[in-house]
Amino acid sequence: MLISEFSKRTGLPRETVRFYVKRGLLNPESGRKGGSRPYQIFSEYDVDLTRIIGIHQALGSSLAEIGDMIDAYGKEPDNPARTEELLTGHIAKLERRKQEIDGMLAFLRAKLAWLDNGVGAPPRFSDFV
Amino acid sequence: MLISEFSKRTGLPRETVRFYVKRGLLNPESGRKGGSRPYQIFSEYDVDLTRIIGIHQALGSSLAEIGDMIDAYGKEPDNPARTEELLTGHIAKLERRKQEIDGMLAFLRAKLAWLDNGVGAPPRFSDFV
DNA sequence: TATAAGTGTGGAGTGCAGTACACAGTCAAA
DNA sequence: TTTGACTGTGTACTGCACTCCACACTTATA
Repeated sequence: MLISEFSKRTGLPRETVRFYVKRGLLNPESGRKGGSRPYQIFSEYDVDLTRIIGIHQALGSSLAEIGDMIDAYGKEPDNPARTEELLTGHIAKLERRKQEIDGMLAFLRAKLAWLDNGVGAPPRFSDFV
Repeated sequence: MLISEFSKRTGLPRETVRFYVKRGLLNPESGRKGGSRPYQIFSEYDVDLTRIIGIHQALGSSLAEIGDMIDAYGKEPDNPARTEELLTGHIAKLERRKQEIDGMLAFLRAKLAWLDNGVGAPPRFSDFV
């Protein structure tokens, strides 16, 4: 698909799509249309990638980190051992994030309970990590 | 404690601490030292706050959002109903984040398994959300 | 075939989150 | 009481992730 449709599909402004292409996060093919400046053709895989990018961004990763990840995990890994290493490290990082979220959730729920029955001292965050 | 000790305790550079104070994320007391420009006194609560700030940043929240959260959840809520609303909304958001992480983890583990036994097509992200 | 819509490149500008620096007042140890 | 470490204010600068033009070329529609 061309950039307009891709933009609609992903919800990303065209400018942002171009920005991602320039940064190497997306690698659309060169189509036959467009003459000396061929139009970019985006695939379903690219749509998946933007979801992955968005999620990792929401989890606090930079585009540079996400770019490394895409390179390493992409279709045909040239160095499988290195890719496995990155994958396991990345999995561990997400597990830590999950634990942080669980701690925060316990804290917020305690706060909510405290607001509801209003007895005792307010919960302290340091008790929930 | 004074800013230097606080900086050491939290691992944040002094400049960043001042930046957070300016943004209203931290509200140290004015001590008796410092004359016309009183030294700031940081508490254990402030130490907790920096952990909370850090975690939410790593989860993709902006300082503005975190500031709103701190204001709303802080010690004595002036509007408990509104605070409860924010709390439940915030809890829901964290639950969503957790689900995203779970989807991503399933995807990455499938990729790892695929790398290990190398049969069939590589997993597609869209099958894990 | 004119003309609007779509696409490409390049460069400048914006907002956020720090980070660095200059300068002056304050404190504490020697 | 002097000296060095520490503190405060203010301003400027940086890096990241966009976002917004201006301009030129290509395609599709009327």
